[in-house]
Amino acid sequence: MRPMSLPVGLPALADSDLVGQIARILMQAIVQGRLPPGSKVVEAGVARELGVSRAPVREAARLLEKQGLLVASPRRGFFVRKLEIRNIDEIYDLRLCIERHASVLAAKRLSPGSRDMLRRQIDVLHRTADLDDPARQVEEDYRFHRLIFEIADNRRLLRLFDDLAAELRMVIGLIGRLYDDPHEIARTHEPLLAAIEAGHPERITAHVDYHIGHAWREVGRLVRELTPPLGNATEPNSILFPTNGASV
Amino acid sequence: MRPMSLPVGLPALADSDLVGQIARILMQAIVQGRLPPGSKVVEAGVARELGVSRAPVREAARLLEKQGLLVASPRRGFFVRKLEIRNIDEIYDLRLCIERHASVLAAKRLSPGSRDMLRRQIDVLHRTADLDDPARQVEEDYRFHRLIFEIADNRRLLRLFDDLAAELRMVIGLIGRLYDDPHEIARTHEPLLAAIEAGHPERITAHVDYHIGHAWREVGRLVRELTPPLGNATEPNSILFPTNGASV
DNA sequence: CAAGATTAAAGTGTCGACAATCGACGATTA
DNA sequence: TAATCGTCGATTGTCGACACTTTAATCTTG
Repeated sequence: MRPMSLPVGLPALADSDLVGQIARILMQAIVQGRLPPGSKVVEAGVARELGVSRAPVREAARLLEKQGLLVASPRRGFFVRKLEIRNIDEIYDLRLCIERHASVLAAKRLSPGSRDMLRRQIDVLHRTADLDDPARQVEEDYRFHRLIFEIADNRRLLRLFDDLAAELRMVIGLIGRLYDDPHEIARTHEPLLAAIEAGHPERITAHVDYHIGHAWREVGRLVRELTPPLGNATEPNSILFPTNGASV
Repeated sequence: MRPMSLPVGLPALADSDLVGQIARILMQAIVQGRLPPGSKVVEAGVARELGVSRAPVREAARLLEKQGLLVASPRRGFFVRKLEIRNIDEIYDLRLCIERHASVLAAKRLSPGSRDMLRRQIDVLHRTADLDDPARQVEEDYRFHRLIFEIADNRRLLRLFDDLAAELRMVIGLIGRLYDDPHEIARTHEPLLAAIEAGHPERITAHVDYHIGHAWREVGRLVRELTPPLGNATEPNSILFPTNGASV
């Protein structure tokens, strides 16, 4: 493609895998809330903004549809998936299921190196707690749990976690801050890691149940609170690139 | 104002979902072995054969890529995923994880109606065993397990199972017949259903572990047998069948 | 005769175009 | 006034085209 219409400083779309890059850009726009749930993704608009044609945009949208971030309505287009409480419950139910499994697997395959990585990530969580940056906190929290899935060493499991996490980050991003005390996040990870180090499946699943279940209830509560105002307002202007003005 | 609802009772599903149809056709071709693992999916060839252009074919291929049936090699095209033993293990590992969960959920939500459906499906399995039709047997086996996921009532869990099942059916289809005694298949489902009816989580998971684990070991053994012993000629990854440039 | 260089064919990645369709808006009518 | 209908712009679904890359086939050349 000819990247002529792209202003400088924006993500370069030069090299191959254009579809993947567009999918990533769209995903970020959704996760960061610039494309709020229920809003329409206009193919031509995205294409124009990125300086590409509609074909790769459509393919990227198909991927995000399969991933669950978008829903396709025939002859009407793609829409950002709405966050009904039913979706939240289904996602967390599945998350809980696979995270239990991944944690037990990770315990089996835990090496000194991977153990240190988990420990260091908890330290990062503690340090991030001082920054008063909820988005960053969520990001580092995600990293810790992703590490567990990496250690579990099942690529399919990891991909599934990434898919779920994308939706969860969208939810959490919209909620704002998840916990009142950011240090609480960091602390709750420690007994989980301890259980993994100990390697007792029952203790591990119990801690995962507590840890994820807590987040589940918290997110569910907050989503229920936010449900009425979460309307269907579509913003026409500049949605793909961060401009400070986050809608909703 | 409330938008007028579409006429009810009529076939609500749009029949003009070209991408979905192509995806289904491709999936069947893969699952039925007409597109063996490793073979190339030529966009223009598929498009010509179906009388459409390449655009919807590409979108369908993207979906199947995300699903795991195809892998995309940049500038080289889409290929049917090769069935390395590692993939088999990962798929069955995940399958085991979610089927345990789904079975426990199904037990919680079991109604007399759904219980009867499971019972009837076991009857179907027994009757199918007399037909000496391995493909049909696999199909009805799939139906039973899918019922469990339907009863579990988590749409995301069900979609995930369908995705995994597509790949598993490809594997099993290539192997030919899975068990020596088809009636064995039907019989092994009965204690599983009994455990679900009893509703004891531990018994359920134990039976699922046995049931799925058995299939896992069996498929693993057969795939290992079918894997060419001299696999170092082409790729570091072993494939189930030598590449066979087929165009649907 | 084998190995490398050269050329031709096939196929992908992307684009712009066009008809079909949807949704909003205003005109028409009861 | 409120509901219905028709028109029109906006958007989707699909197509054919073209440049570039990969693959194969053919031709040297030691």
